[in-house]
Amino acid sequence: MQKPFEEARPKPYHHGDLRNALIEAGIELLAEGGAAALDLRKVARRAGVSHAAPYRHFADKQALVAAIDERGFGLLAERIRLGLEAAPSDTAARLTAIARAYVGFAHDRPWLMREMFSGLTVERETLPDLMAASKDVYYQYAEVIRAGQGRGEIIDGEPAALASVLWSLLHGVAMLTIEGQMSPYVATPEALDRAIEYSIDLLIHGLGRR
Amino acid sequence: MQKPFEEARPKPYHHGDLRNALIEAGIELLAEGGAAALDLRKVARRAGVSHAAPYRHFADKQALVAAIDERGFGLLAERIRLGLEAAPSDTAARLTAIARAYVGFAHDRPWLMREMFSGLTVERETLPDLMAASKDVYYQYAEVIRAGQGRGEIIDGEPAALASVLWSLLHGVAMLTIEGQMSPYVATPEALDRAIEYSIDLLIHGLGRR
DNA sequence: ACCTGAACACCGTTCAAGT
DNA sequence: ACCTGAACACCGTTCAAGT
Repeated sequence: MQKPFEEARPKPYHHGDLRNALIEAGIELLAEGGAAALDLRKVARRAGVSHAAPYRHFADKQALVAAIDERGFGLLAERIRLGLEAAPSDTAARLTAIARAYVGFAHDRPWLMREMFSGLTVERETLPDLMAASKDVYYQYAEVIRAGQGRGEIIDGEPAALASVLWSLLHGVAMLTIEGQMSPYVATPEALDRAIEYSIDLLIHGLGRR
Repeated sequence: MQKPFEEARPKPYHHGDLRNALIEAGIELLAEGGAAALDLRKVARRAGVSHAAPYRHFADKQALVAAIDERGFGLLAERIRLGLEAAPSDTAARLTAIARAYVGFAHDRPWLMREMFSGLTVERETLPDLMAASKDVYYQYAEVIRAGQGRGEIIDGEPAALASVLWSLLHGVAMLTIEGQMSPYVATPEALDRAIEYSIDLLIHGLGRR
């Protein structure tokens, strides 16, 4: 008992990046069982440490959740970026690409999406990293709007204001469809995609008869 | 100790409508402290019963939450109904009235709003009352769209599909503004109201230049 | 029929102690 | 510096028992 056998690499308490491992375990648990399954003791167990270890890296559960949300915004921004890279340069196509990326992300990771937009209001000001991650998403809409104005395809107006309305529509489509509030328009992936295209088309051309 | 004093009206275990009292207590706790404060034992305490009493009226916490959500949809539908009653008959004004009611409700009761749209997906099919309450809200949009088509103010198309897009926009504006994701457009009530009008105007006339 | 009190399992958090 | 194990307060749920 004096010395452990050499074969069982004593591993220095952990693989060196427990913080990251905890975030990933949290995202997994969220995906598997929803917000109720995101408990700190289970996260720790999955990361292979004791239930008290996370407190070395996060002040409390809320801080871990904020880090998970930040990761989520990063993944979302990346997905939108990839979608835009593959899209043609006309504004309608670019807006549709953003919409597909946004709504697709919500459908792939509904619990993460809910968590990202759910009740961090109060603390948000005190979480600069989280704010920055969410702004990165927003800037991409604004940039497409600005470019569209440059091409004469989008009406005049402050790009940031127009982008906010776009974001609102995307967000509404994403959340209402994952909550099942918009059936039967989203019964299949094809129907969902048609609903996305329809929404963007309507946003561009307007509900009003002219 | 044999007999309690007569003065402390023994009250028949409860005022006869514990179910309702629990729902109201839950809504209060939600408003005061968010989802984390909505705990069953506190709800029971506030309603003046033991922590086990709620189980006479609700199978579990989830069932109480569903009842709270249902009440929420009822309040929202009522607010929209009142808004529409007071609005003039042109479609733009009616859509704006709906938007003010919807977003105003979210700002008055942000935690209730979050709860209403958050993760009941799985069980939703098994909660017919909740489904019905949410449909009542939706029907009001569809009806305004239908009437607008009758007046020649709204483009052709399935009213239900058009209403879904309207709902998405409203929902996005409501949720993103209560999460503080759309500052500085919502720093004051006046700014919020301008943002609501702007959004509806954009939905009617479209982002596209013509 | 409706409610209470004790009991159980489980979670967030803390802290003294280990390496 | 980083992690463990015991401990505490608190919550959801159950159940035998009371009226």
